[in-house]
Amino acid sequence: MSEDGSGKKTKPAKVPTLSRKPTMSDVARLAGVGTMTVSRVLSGTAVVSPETAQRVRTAIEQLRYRPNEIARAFRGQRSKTIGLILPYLYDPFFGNCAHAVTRVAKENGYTVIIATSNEDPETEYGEVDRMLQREVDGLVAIPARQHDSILGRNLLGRTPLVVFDRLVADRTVDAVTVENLAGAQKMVDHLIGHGHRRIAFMGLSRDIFTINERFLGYRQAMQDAGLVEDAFFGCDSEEGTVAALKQKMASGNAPTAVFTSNTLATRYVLSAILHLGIRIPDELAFAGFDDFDMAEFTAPPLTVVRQPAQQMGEAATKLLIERIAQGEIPGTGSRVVLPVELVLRSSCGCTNR
Amino acid sequence: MSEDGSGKKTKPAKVPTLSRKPTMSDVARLAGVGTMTVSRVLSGTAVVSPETAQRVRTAIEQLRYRPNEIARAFRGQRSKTIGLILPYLYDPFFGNCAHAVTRVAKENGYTVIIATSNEDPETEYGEVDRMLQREVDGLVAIPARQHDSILGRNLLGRTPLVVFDRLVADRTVDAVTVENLAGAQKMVDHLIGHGHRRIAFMGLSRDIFTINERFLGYRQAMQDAGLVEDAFFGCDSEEGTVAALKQKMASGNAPTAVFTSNTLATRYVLSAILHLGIRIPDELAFAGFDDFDMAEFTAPPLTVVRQPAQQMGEAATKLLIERIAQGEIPGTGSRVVLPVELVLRSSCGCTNR
DNA sequence: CTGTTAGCGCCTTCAA
DNA sequence: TTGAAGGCGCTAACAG
Repeated sequence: MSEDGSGKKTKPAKVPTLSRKPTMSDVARLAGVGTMTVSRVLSGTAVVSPETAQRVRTAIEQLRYRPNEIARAFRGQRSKTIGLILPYLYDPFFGNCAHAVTRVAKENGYTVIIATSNEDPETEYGEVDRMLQREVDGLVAIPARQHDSILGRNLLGRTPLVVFDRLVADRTVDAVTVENLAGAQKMVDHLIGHGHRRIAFMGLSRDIFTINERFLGYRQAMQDAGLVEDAFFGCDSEEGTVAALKQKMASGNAPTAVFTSNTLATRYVLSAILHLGIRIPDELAFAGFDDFDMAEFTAPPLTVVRQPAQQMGEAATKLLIERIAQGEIPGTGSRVVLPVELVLRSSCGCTNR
Repeated sequence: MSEDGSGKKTKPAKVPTLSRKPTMSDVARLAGVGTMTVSRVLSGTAVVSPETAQRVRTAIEQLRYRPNEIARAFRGQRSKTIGLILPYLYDPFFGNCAHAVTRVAKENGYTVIIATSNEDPETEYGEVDRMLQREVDGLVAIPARQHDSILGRNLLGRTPLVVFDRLVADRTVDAVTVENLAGAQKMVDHLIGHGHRRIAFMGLSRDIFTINERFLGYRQAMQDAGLVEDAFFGCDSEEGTVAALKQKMASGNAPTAVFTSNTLATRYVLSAILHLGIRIPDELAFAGFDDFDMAEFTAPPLTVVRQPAQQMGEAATKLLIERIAQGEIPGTGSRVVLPVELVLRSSCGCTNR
């Protein structure tokens, strides 16, 4: 196996300068041992005599050897990689989620492959496929619009999946969400407490799990107070939102308060309010779901439901890593629901500041 | 090679149900061909007779076969994977950058491995190492604080690297940035045009490339106008920023305008302004570097230098993919500098709205 | 046009 | 305590 079949000669020559990356057998040769010994030193799975181990470590350092993770993944089962799929990355909410996922993954020695679905189930499907081809050990995802998202066990075989922020139809999938319904309900109750009777809900689409849940929370609160609901879905453009709000305000029973489904809707509604010259909170009180960095610097500061984006990503990733560790797919998925928090600033009519 | 050496018997048995993932040789067996034929059908690198190709494709579909990308990466040189390292993901600016990177990567058939450095060079180093062990074909990165970032050729061997947003010391590295200096200079000129003589610069740290460049732009504008500079670095906490601004405002020559280095600084300065009850723009005019989603809804709407985050990520990724394609490291790195744009709202004293 | 051989770097299995 | 053999799934190189 060595170049010279005959010889137990002198010490192995000086550290060779390889153009290619050093491999385990380069290390083995330099240390004068077999590759298995190197492997064992690296993994610590078996006892190696101290001196041998030391020689190996020296060789590793001299060669600046790093195990080839691709080869490891190829050979064994585990790739120590998890896949992360979410709709967008430019949305700060999703950014926060992603940040937490990468952090927890790193803490546990996992590498993260990331991809965006753009809320498109086909794209999402394709990305799942790619990740599976990449042999990820597991997948964390914020599913695309719910009615179409095909995320589920059938797709994934024995690769664990944890969804968060939004649920999917397949109830065997682990999921981490927040109190969307209850949070919205509480906030609408708060608005009602301010004396409002005509409260509008403005949102994106009921096709998105969170939006729908929040709408249901709104509906519940309205019904419980004997009020009639007034919802608009389609806040996905400035014009559409302006038109919708304008119409509402011009009608005989204009709302005196509005509740938005998420930051994007908040943004468009705020813009519409500005365009139409409506004063907050006097003419129209405002509250939204999802806090954001500058919410206290808007005019006026915004009352919102705050949700723990990073905690969600963290919980989902930890759950996934557990699943990977235990190595089996549960018959029925876990459900974790994180609490939300009402942040009362002044757009709702509170006079905290 | 077939189970029965003697026979050119009947058609290959019914589609087997494998518990494991189908491999190329499963497909080959079902189609009654060699693995190379399957490989060729897949890659299209050589001519295969139409009928054979069709049989192979049918077998692929029946088995729902997907090539194992890990094996491919392991065998060949290319892993069709690029690494992306940035300081944080929760910062919308970085989120936008990351979004563009993932989009362009996907468009070109690349998978993205993502990691955050938290502005810490050691972490950054570790992540580069991990990615190299993962055999990425190339790396895109926003380097951690510049004086310490060790990103450079020496670290990377023959793996291409493109940095963006910030530069690194190693000038052989390709880089995409924006007009930080010129943009800041123009904005300060604008402030000067409003008649301000005492303009303060408030930022994070000169250790961050972009912040330093923007400061230099500020300095240039001030010098050119014969004004004396007044800079504060350390806007990384609410308290520190409040204290700094308070002191400035109380001094004999309080600034009449302030220019912030980035969104984080903007946030803290805005908060300080609110705390101190300062009126914008009458008592203190305001302008910042980096636009953000809600900048038009603050009180008053903020004048900012807008930078093309997504374009930067896009350009960097495209450049990297080119480098990977050409397969050689250039002796001297490309420099791409993208233009910025002044967005004049009203915090600077303009009365656009 | 198609198949065979060999080997990428690592680790499981078995033998010494 | 250590090493040798073998193979994971794929494709370059070389037959046929």
